[in-house]
Amino acid sequence: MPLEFERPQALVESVQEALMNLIFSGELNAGERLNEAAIAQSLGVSRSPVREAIRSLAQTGLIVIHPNRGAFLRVFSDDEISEMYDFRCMLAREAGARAATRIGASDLARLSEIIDDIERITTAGSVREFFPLNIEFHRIIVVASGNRRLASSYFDIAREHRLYRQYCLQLAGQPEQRGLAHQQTSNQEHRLILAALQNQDAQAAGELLYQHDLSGQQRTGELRMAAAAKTSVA
Amino acid sequence: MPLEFERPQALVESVQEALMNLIFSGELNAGERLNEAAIAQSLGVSRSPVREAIRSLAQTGLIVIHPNRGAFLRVFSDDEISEMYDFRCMLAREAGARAATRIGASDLARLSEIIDDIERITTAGSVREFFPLNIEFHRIIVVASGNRRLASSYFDIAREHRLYRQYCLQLAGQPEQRGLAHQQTSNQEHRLILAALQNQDAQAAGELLYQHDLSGQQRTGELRMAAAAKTSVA
DNA sequence: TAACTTTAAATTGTCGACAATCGACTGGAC
DNA sequence: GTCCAGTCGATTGTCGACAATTTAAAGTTA
Repeated sequence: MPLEFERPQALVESVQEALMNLIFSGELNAGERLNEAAIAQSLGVSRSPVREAIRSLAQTGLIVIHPNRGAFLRVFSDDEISEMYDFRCMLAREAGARAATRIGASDLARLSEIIDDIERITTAGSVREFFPLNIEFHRIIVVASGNRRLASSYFDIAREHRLYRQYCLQLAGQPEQRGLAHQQTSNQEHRLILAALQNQDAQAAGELLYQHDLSGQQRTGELRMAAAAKTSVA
Repeated sequence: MPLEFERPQALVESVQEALMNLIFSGELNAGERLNEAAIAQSLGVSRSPVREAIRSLAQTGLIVIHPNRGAFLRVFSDDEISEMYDFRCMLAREAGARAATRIGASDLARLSEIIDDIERITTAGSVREFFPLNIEFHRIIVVASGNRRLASSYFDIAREHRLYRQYCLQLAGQPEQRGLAHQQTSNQEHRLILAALQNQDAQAAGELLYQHDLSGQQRTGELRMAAAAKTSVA
């Protein structure tokens, strides 16, 4: 009877989620320390679940723990970023190649919808709504690869990249503008990827996704440069 | 066994290490629960650091936490194993391709040494010493890929595979006779891999490493079959 | 003023105790 | 004998308190 009914009611899970929101809401600056007591108090819990949540998040690479000093929001070196992107592109290629021969009709339809949505909001001049749609687009493909381990790794590194992008935006002073042209070209690539998937062309799908993530690296690189210029001036 | 002396590093780290030893020493059966109080007492610490260590290890995939029920040694489904090996082979190929153009002379010399060592112990009929040498061989190559993120992922999944192999050995009744013949063929593949690396042939090195890890999957698969046969009879 | 010591506050690390929950056991009822 | 409700022991989840450590500040000396 009690067939594997997991109750995700554990307090640690809630705290972990709250921490993720805190991290990605931009309330914390890059490299900033996470004060256990303050977090515990603001969430209305004791420090124990907070500590466990932090320990768990540290394993994902969003947080770095310095013994006896605290947990800090991770900062990224240029080398790390370069290697992370290399790794991410590689995962994207493999995921795309596997998805090409496995993806179902409903997923393909959903991808097409997303492309249209992005097209619509881009012509409408919106920028904020692009990211969740973009993430969903890639999520579908990576999951369709059929390899949960591969998918998990891709999500992990994408999350880290998200933190890095936020880190750059903070340095640069939150411009975030001038994105519409990039959204357009990105969506053009989406169309090519979709076509390759529809044709079950593993080689093409993999290569297109590789290049797609690679251009993401270049865009983030420009952002990083802008941030560096800003901070060196200031 | 209690922790002998206080280290400068955090207590959690020590507990984590102790747990790893406990897991890979074979003292725990597959799927067995990790009793917090018992572990804490045997290590001479309170439950807090034990809980944090468990939470951290759970993130690596060696342990699964069921809320309100405890932490259990992970058991693997056939699907998971298949996907994990697929992922591992893919990482091996990419690592090999990258290492081919970056690996240094000292690493190449060390690889050659290891191959000779394996040759020696194999002709001497030894089995136990094969694994650490084999691990070291692959570690060198993966690190030489120059991508720490890729290396980290490879080590993670190799660790999980190690746990799985132990799991199969337990089911099969600890034969561990994996055969000198396998060691020999494996080392032959090592020689081919080394040659490709020396020639800086990225394509060949990647493909050879892919096939090398793939044959590892087949060997583990046989072990799994033997274990299944044994348990169904019993 | 600058560098070094000393002191104090803030924060993390660890612990034991209590509450909440689960699994096994008991004891009927049919 | 099987099923179900209730109980009990064992284990996990959470908390507040204390110890250990680090960081910041104050104080001292040249």
